[in-house]
Amino acid sequence: MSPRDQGAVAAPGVGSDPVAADPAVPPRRSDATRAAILRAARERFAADGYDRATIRAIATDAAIDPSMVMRYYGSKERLFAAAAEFDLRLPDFGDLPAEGLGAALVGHFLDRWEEDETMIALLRAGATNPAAAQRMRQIFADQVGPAIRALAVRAGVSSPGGEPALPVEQRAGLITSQLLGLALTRYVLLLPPVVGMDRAELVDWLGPTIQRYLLGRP
Amino acid sequence: MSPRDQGAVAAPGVGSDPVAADPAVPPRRSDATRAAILRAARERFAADGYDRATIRAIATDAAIDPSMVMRYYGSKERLFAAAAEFDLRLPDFGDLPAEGLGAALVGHFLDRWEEDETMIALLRAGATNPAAAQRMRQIFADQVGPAIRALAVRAGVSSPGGEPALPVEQRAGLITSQLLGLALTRYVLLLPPVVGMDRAELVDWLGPTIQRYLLGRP
DNA sequence: GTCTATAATTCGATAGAC
DNA sequence: GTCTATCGAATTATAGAC
Repeated sequence: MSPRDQGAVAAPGVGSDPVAADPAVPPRRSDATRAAILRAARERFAADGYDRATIRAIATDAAIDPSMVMRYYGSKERLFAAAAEFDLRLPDFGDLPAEGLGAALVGHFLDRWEEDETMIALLRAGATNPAAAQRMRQIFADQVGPAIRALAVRAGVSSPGGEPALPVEQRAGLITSQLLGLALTRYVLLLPPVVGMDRAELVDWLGPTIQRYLLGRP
Repeated sequence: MSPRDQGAVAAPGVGSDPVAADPAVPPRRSDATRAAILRAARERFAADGYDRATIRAIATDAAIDPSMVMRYYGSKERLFAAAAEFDLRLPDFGDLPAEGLGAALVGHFLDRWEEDETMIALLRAGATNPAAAQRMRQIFADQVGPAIRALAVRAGVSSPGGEPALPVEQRAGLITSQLLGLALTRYVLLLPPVVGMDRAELVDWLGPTIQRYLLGRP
């Protein structure tokens, strides 16, 4: 790795948040530029997908020169990799009754999608770009899978019935198919009846579906 | 449109073609070429999406010159419009008990997706190309909506309970969100646990979900 | 009908002045 | 650190020879 990739002298003793403004540390101009590029990149990738989101357009949005994007991120591919970092921030819903876990999951995903367009950018790009699709599979493996595994245990112990009829990985897969289908029809394809439903309606209707997949019993 | 687009006896004009005197006009060589172009276009659009599927690559697959694609279809946009014609062939499932309509719908969509890649091409392209997204909304309005409306009536009369709590258009929207989410995770993102399930498992697990959306009752 | 040649853009990426 | 200028490759689309 190049020594200037992340700045060898970056963040002496402060938190790991590179965007946080710490009055003690004199803000470097390059940090603001990096953040502006990343913000513009996320917007463009979310709106246009990987191919149509050009470095030139991203630079224009960030009010800088296109060559700066290359200087900071090396290539378009690495810029996308940096812009596609995404944390689902899945909580453990510890204060909720187990019967409401499905509805809570639907609500949480709706909130995350509307407050951070990174996931929509990944969804759009993942449809045509193999690297973006790979990133989505990685997010599934690192974040969705483990979270569903934990929630499935809680839902299972509080619900009567025999053993689950489905391995927990496949339960996570079914849940993902419904939640990503919601994101696709609501935010990408803009299917009118799905766009027209509000948060509460979607939680009410998709919640039981997710709950059933979570239990893994017919 | 151009008068020579489909003109059966196109005026030769300045053309010095002495062999054109064939009033019968039997099979024309151009028909086979048109079909080959369309077949190659569907494959490329399905595999690469709209932007990455180039006219050059489509022409190579069809074993003809790139300029022929332009000659026959005018532009890349119109080629896509021609290649994206898709008939879901939704039957009325008249010989099935109303309780099995959800499972029958899942099975039918799986069959159509696997025997005709046009729908996958539309899904990939619709993620980034606005015209392709519009085409998907049109397919929903022209084919999915009316079919669900008819099936919802059948499912409703044979099932006890009060009035549906959801307008039929929104029921069709929820069904589409689950079915397109299945196509997305299984054929585009290639999410391992979803790819690993076979047809019967998917029908068993998604069938009840579609059935509940079809009834429109919690 | 088919193909060669090329026009007209647009893109990612690089070199170098200041 | 930032910008100007430009390269080389790839694309859609067109013009015209055979």
